[in-house]
Amino acid sequence: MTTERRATANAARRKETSRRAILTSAFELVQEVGYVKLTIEGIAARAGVGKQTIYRWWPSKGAVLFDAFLMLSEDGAGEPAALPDTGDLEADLKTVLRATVAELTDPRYDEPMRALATEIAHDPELAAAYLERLDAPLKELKRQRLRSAQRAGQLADDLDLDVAMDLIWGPLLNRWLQRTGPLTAEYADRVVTTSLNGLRPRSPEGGSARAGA
Amino acid sequence: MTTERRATANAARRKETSRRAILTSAFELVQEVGYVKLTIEGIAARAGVGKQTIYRWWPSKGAVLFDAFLMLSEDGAGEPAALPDTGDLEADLKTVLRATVAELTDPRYDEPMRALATEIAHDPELAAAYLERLDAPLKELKRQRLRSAQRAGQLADDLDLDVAMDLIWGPLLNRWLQRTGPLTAEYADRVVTTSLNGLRPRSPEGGSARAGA
Amino acid sequence: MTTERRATANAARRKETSRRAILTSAFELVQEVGYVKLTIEGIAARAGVGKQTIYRWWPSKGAVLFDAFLMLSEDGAGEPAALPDTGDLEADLKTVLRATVAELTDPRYDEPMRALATEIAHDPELAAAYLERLDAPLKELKRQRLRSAQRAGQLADDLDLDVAMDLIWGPLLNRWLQRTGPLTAEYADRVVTTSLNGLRPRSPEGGSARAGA
Amino acid sequence: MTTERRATANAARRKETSRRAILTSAFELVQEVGYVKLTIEGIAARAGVGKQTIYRWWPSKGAVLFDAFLMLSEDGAGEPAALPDTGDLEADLKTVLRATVAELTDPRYDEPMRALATEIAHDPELAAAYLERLDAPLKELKRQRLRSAQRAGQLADDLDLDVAMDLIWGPLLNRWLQRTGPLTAEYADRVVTTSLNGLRPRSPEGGSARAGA
DNA sequence: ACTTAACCGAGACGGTACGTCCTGTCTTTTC
DNA sequence: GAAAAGACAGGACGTACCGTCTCGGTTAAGT
Repeated sequence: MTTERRATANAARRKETSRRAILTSAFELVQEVGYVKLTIEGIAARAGVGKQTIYRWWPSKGAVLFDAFLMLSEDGAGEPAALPDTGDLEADLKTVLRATVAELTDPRYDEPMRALATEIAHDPELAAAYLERLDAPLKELKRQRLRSAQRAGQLADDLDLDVAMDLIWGPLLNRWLQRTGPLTAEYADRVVTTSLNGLRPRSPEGGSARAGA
Repeated sequence: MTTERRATANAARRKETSRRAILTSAFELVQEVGYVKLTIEGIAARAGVGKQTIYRWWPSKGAVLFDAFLMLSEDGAGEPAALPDTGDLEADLKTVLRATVAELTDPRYDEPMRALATEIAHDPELAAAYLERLDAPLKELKRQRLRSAQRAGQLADDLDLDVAMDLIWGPLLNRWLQRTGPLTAEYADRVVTTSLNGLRPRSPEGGSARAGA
Repeated sequence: MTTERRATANAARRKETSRRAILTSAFELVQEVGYVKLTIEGIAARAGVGKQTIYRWWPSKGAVLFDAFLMLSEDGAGEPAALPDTGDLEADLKTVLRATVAELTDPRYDEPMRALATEIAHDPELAAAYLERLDAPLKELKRQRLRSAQRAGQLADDLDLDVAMDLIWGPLLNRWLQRTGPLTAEYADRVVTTSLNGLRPRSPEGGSARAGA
Repeated sequence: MTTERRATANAARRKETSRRAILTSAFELVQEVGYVKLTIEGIAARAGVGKQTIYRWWPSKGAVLFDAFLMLSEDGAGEPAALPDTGDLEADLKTVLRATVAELTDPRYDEPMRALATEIAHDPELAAAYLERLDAPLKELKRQRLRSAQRAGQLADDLDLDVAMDLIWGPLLNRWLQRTGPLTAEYADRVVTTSLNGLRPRSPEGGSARAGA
């Protein structure tokens, strides 16, 4: 896996059971004690593993945690192949964003995700790995849904889809991470509506006239 | 100051020189060594202060850092009383966001701000202090500018200004913190335009006519 | 104390209870687990002390052990002010050497003393401290007894007392440390007699004629 | 070889080149880094050998070192078949002891021999092996020389030769190991003279008349 | 002016975790 | 089937900081 290859280590001889025990322990521990109090020693102890086995394969606790997420996302196999596409973009986006809110709010994932997010904020290398291995696939799904909407005339033809995604998901993530306000389904809905319509007034006959086509 | 009042401490007898030395040292050190390697001992040593003097007045290194920002924002006196208001909302927002991009990109502030942001992400109490003391005043300025635009008919009448602010600034902060892409003036411009116009197509004769720019 | 002064440490603030707990624990542990398995961590744990408190004041576990002996020899206060002097040198030496044999054989002291002896063998600095603080006082007592005998005409006038002491105690220590043979009271007696008379034949009328004078 | 036989190992298939490489590396390393920092891993690495090959054949690093000495003493072939015997015991002993002093003082052998000596002090099993395989042959040579002197009337008839040997060599070894004083040829001479004549005064006409030299 | 109480610098202390090194065992692959 | 290679669980190393705790020495109040 991307982040774990170290110079001297011979991956062929690697013990898979230890690897999984480490990642599982790391994920559980970060839930229980928080990221700051997550220690390599603690992970090793819970995993029944020598510390060296962790240091041999990962450069930092952030990297361990990242791989823990990676394992989860691979094990939680299947991964929805696509975002819902009922033809009603606004409704679909609301569905997806409400799900995101639910996940970010879930106490099982809140701490671990904050941990990953803040670690990424401080470690550009980890950030790159995150973008490539975890974020890119998700972004691709989102892009597909937006492209579909664009073809259906529900989005502006000249719209930059990357900016569009930032506009839709950025406010959510920001509010979650910085706690700048309550993170609710209602907020998600509002972000969807507002970003779709824009901040400016729309002409009376309404820009969303075509919605639901 | 909000975060520093402790039960037993008598603020009247407090030594102002030590206070400033601590905050300055903290801010400098976080630039030099990063937040993770920022230590109370290091701050105390550089400030020429006993550790106890720090522990007496602040509950955590995050709180010290927060006060360091507070001091900076108070010393960087004046604080623009308002955001620019030329009557052209789009241009004004671009100006402001470009400035934000410049600040976030400035190597002197990048690390310290990341430190503060991630500390906030893990410490709700600190987050509350941040919202009240640093974020709220800024938000008020933004709200005023938007309200002015709203009155001028440049923003939808029923627009929720808080959501609007999230829509404008969220993508920027998110991209900065998560490094999901390059943070440039051009990006700032695009975010402004897109959020104002919304993602949907605008009817040709529609609204403020500039759509598609 | 000679060995414990470190560059940065401020001895005035030193905690005496911790110091004694460390030395006591070290001495007990070396009896129980042997010198090789004696660890700084173990000493710290048993003494209820942080490891740093040991590293702050002693450069090595050998130095700790040395101070443990020093403490013992100072606490076991009084220290015989002189070796027995009945006028009969041979008898007195036998008494003393038998006592030495008993001490070296005592399971409470055997391991700790071996530990000290072998540590001295590898650490010239510690050896110097040993010579000055533990060995010298003992040697002075021995020298006094021998000088008394010399004045009484029981020892050769031109005898080098240092060599004499080596001749008497060297074989004993060597046999103990190297286990080159059983270490018994009988052996002690033989060493005394033989060293006093020398290896060569004595003239028939016997050199020990004057003994008991 | 005595110490290396293990239960499961089949000595017949053993690779002689590895064995010699291990012993040579061990001897060299102990010179370079000292006994305390001598490690099995280090020996294996320098010998270009797997750790298991060492663990298969030796029970401890002390045993390896012991065999290294054994190899040396066998390779340093020939082994003087006897100690010098010019008829003048005193002169011969001085010759031998001066040689011993030179060897113990030789920086190439000092550390390794200290290592062996101190290891023996802590490991009775190793001590036994040492006595049988390295010490006994040497002692036999010494005994022969002394017996010859005894027959010539230069030593007391009733002298216990083992005690005699302890008396002659003990002081030397002790001074070397414990660094209780400078180890010189002059000291060796003095030990010989004093032990031969004994500590007591000799009657003027007495014995071999040389007393007082 | 004289206590007196808190602040302050300094830094020792009991702890925890770090990241490294080595132990002795095990497994895989090569000869 | 011994040997080179090296991963592994375990544990000690010596260091860095944590947060608490004295210890003098200022430094302002309150008498």
